[in-house]
Amino acid sequence: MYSECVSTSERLIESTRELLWERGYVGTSPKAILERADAGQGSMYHHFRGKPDLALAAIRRTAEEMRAVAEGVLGGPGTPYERIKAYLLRERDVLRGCPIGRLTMDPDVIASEELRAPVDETIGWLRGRLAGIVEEGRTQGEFGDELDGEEIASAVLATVQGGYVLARASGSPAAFDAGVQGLLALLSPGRDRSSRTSTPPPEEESRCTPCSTN
Amino acid sequence: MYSECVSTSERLIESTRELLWERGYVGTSPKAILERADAGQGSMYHHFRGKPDLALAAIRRTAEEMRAVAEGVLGGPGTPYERIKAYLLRERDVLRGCPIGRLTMDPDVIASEELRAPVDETIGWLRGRLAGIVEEGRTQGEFGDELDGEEIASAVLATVQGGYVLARASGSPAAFDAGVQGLLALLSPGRDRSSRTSTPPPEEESRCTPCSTN
DNA sequence: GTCTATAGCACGATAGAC
DNA sequence: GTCTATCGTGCTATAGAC
Repeated sequence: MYSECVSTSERLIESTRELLWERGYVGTSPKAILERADAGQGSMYHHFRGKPDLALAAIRRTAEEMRAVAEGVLGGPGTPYERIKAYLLRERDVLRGCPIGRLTMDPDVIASEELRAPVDETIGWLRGRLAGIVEEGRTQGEFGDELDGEEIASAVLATVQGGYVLARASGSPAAFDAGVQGLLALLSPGRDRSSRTSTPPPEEESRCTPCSTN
Repeated sequence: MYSECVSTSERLIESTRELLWERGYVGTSPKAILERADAGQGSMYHHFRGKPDLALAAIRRTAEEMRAVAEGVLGGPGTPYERIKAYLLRERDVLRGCPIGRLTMDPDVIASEELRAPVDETIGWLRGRLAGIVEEGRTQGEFGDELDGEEIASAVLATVQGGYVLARASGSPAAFDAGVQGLLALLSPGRDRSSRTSTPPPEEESRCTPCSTN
């Protein structure tokens, strides 16, 4: 309940963000938003044109935030493999799923060009960012030359997005962690034959446990 | 519209299956089901206790069907790697997503033990089936000994489930295909150093294009 | 076994007072 | 800028005729 010292439109956006994450677009009603924001009908229709308009504002903010968080990890220190590993192992509320990715399963979001756009842009940006890092690793010899940046990037992102599905199906984040570990094992520089020409595999990769235990 | 020569309860279940796939549980109303099945309110409440009961019947049938289709590919001929590859490349209506996986994003499905159960069982079965195949490949030396069956299985399943997310976000199945190709490249027996002790890498892996072009 | 009628409530939006 | 009142529609479910 964002009934504190922030503006009403701010409370409306934040409440919508929460509900879109928890229940998706079709599962979120204006009434529920208003209750959570502790506001009346009039406030919502004063600040926004309706449910789609408010949802758009909420999705845009979530997208921006997610991009910033991802960049914080992907733009951090370390070799390409280490940065991808850091992205995969970053702390996550696994059972809540991805606030952006989940919207792709929402029929009304997919049906609307406007609502889908920020989702598409965010995921597209992430794919490109990861692809660049993979290419970087390839030039440096950390990844094999037979690997394609866009393809590996897609596999990495898909493992995360699909990991949420496995976790939510079983009601436990363990399946998410397993998938991430599997992908990391496959990506591990020490495993790749063709990269050995340029860089010898580092000392035996210490097995890392994911942070998501919630 | 299942208004042909099948029974009313059959039409109700089939209509519900379609709508759950297209719009999810919260996005599907009894009214929409009845219209598609060309049936009246009374028929539905005669054959089923209500929306959750009808949805359960629909989900169970979809789960059964999906298991059969998967087993058809995973239980087919070929080495473990080839069977996993066949599973990943099997024809899919990518933009429609997974009729079982999508339900994990539905708040009312996750909130209900009954509705989540068939989803959990199906995904759990697939994970186990894939894990067994990976272990098989490990014993045969097709996969490296450092790989874990459960982990690779989870990564494979997650890539598929997450691939749907990427595809639907961009409105094109290309991202799904890219992720699958990336994972196949990583899994490729020819790439694994540690497996070379037992089996030499086969002749250069012919690059395969996915069947999903819809 | 299927139909229509009706219930009570929530949906998304508008109007107009304050 | 926020409120309450009201709209017309659709939701999930029940009742009872045929």
